[in-house]
Amino acid sequence: MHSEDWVSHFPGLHSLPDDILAALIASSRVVQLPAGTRIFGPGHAPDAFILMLRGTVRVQQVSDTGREIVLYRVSAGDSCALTTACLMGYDDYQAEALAETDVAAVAIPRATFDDIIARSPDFRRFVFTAFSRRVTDLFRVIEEVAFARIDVRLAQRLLERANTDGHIELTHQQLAAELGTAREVISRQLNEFQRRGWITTSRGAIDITQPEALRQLATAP
Amino acid sequence: MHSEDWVSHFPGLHSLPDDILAALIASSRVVQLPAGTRIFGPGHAPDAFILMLRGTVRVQQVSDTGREIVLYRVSAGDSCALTTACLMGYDDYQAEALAETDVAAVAIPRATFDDIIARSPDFRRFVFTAFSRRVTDLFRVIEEVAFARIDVRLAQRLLERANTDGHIELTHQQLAAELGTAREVISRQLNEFQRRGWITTSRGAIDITQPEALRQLATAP
DNA sequence: GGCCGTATGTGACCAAGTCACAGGGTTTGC
DNA sequence: GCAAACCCTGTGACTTGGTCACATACGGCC
Repeated sequence: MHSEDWVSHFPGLHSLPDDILAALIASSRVVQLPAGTRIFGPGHAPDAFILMLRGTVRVQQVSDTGREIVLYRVSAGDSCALTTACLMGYDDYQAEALAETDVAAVAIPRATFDDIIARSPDFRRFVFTAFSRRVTDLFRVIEEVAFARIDVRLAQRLLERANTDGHIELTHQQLAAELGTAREVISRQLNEFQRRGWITTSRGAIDITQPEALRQLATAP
Repeated sequence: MHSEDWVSHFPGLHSLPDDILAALIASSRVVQLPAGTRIFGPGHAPDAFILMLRGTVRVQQVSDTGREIVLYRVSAGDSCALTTACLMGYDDYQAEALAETDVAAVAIPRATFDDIIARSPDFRRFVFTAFSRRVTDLFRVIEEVAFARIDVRLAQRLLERANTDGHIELTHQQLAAELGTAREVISRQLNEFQRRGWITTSRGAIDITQPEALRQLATAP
């Protein structure tokens, strides 16, 4: 891929004037990271604005008791809005980001980012729209953790993370970390789903056999 | 108060060049709102960037079952960062904001805001720092809701919302809405605190008699 | 005083998280 | 090929937190 090709991944950037686009391309670079890389964490503020080209990054929080919860995912075409916040606010993260797959991303240095924010209304809109989406995500997480039943949340998550065949390669522990709960809770819920014939389970994987039943639970009042 | 006096409330704005300050002051206006005003809510995106001069605004989320949780408060000297996000991202809020007291605030129209963001690095820094703080707050809320015990959270909140005499004028229902839990849970915890001699309760109010004990619980591992 | 709306108390029950531990697969190293 | 180590899953007993259904109790206000 030529270095300037990545712009085509971000519709929000097409309308930028040529000179700004040129500045963006000239000073940014494409980085490749292997799956499992810790991209940032508490005390490790990033120094660049990130645009994802390929792969997914998981942003999660870890409690002192070792329990985890996934806050959101950043995938191709997204920017990491929290990076943006902390980049600009010069604040440290409370969360950590991990590459779930091999990742390719554009890194725009802080100075360039600030410069382009100043020069382009469209770039501002692009950044703040992404930001706004993330904040909405965080609100949804709070609402679900505070108010939603665990069976409903698990059903949602299973549907979300299944491939088109209804296959999910996650352990109970990993699902617990998605939802911020304990492994035993997931095991019991999955047993219940299986007892009802909605899924089948095997070591490290789950297959959805009745997606409709799960969907109905997931959208229950 | 003269219209330009409010700038002194925001140290982050002092360093702005005179022409930018003048633009800010010229196009913004000071608004007064009585306690109880609903400032924004789902479907009611605000149309201005808000700087708080006096009073407090509570930003909360309401579940469909009627339970509530406080996300954060905006008080004098703060900006409403979420307003900022949604203002710039042109997105709707999922939460609502209520004036807890009589409120005075500066409203900066969207166009002016965008203009000044473009012109002033210091203003950008001011806005994004505020934003960053809010995001950190949201992370803390998620962590607490997902992982912290309710007695610890209640102790924290009691200390937070007590005046210097250790007096708190909140009903059990209101405390439940602060923490996103049920009224009965708060009642039982308060009874337990009272049984231990840490607080005394009366209708609609609580007095802390042993702040140290509460503090110890609030900072427990 | 009697009424009414709101605040609080309580017991029974259900949902979810914790703890301790038991097996069963898989992988690793020999 | 085998054993040890590790990870994944199952399970029972228990604690904590949330729900439901009421019962009181308090504070204004006629």
